Amino acid sequence: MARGKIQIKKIENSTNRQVTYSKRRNGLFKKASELTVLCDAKVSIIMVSCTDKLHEYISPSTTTKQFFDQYQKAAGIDLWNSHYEKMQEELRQLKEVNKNLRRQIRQRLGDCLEHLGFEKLLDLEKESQEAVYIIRERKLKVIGNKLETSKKKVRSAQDVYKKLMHEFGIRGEDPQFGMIEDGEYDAVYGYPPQMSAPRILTFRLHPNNLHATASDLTTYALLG
Amino acid sequence: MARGKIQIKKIENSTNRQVTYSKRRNGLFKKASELTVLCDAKVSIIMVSCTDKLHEYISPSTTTKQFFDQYQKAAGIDLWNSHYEKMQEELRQLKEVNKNLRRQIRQRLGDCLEHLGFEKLLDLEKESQEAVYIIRERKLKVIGNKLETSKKKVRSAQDVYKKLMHEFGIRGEDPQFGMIEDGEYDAVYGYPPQMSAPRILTFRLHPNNLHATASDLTTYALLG
DNA sequence: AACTATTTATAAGA
DNA sequence: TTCTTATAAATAGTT
Repeated sequence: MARGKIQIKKIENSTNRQVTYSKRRNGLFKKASELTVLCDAKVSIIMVSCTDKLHEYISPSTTTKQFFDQYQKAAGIDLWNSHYEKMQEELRQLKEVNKNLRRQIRQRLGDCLEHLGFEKLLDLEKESQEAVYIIRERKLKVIGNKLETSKKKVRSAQDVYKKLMHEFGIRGEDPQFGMIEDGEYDAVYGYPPQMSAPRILTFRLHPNNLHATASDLTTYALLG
Repeated sequence: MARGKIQIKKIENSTNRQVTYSKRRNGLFKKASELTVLCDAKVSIIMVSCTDKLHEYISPSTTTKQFFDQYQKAAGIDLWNSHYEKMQEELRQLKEVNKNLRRQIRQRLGDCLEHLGFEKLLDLEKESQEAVYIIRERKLKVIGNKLETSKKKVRSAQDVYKKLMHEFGIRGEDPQFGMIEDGEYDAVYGYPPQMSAPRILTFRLHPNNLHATASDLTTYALLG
């Protein structure tokens, strides 16, 4: 290019090579910056010398990271993939498992039963019914516990009352409240007062039978 | 540079800009390749035009990915980190969702009810019971469909049989099998023969009541 | 790092 | 797009 043409082949003289590297690198970067301005383009240059020194040019208004991302997008290659294939696989599997779990829940709620095999349908019914029994027992146990607690509180209050009466020398045969009877404790577990114990039983059983009967009528129509 | 000096500023004429971009891009790539050979260096150039077209030069004997890795190492920045963290977070959240779904399923199966609030317990019971009704109805519908199909098959077989009898000039008053009766079709949906239609009803209702009664007895013990 | 002869790149036109 | 060419810019070899 100057003072004599050169062959495009590796410069053997190390000093010379180093100098040329430096000069031409500047030339390249200058050209890149001109291109950036003239053509409103974005340029990224990364160079590694034979002595493993790294130099880079990057158009103003952008970053190397952006370039990497853009490059990947354009090239349609995911360069992160090799790094994260395992994680991606794990992610995929978790999503799949999640989907299945959600479907299972929907089925347990009575949705999406159309594509369930007959045997599985029978299993699901049995399982669900058993679950209902367990849940119901748990509920009743909780109610029982609440009642027990309340009963104790009332007894304790009665004791206090009696002691007070005694202290004041009053001998009322019956304190204002009498013995504990079931009907008085409905409010404890959230039912209106008129719904006393015997009705709880009705409440629990009635819909069961009603519904079952309805189902069976439907069935009979189908069977007939 | 030629036929007149130009100002280094954006070329307003779009065609002109495009031409210049193309020419200078080639120039840049040529310089890069010369540098690669002369100085035994590695060069990566990525360019994005203002029309979002991407071009790249990469020294032979290397890849863009290697460049990215080398760049990261030299720059001491982990560009993948942000991606990595994002994935980790996603993974964490998915696992959490997974856990919740599994717990929900266990609760619907009657497990892990201990830490469920009373209101939620009531909701769960209601939901589950409704699900059982829906599942049961679905089951009965499926059975109904199966029966219907079988019935059609039998009728079709009967027709064929009758026609055959007729062809052979035989006039058996009653074909070997008589009219369709429910009892004959139990096998179709997998019950043993002795379990005929009326018993299905029993089967469906009985455990319900038995169990409900058992629950109520338990309850009474608790309430008492 | 500076110089400069010469090569190379390229803007404008075809 | 490609070719042409006058001219600007880059740079190899030298100091």
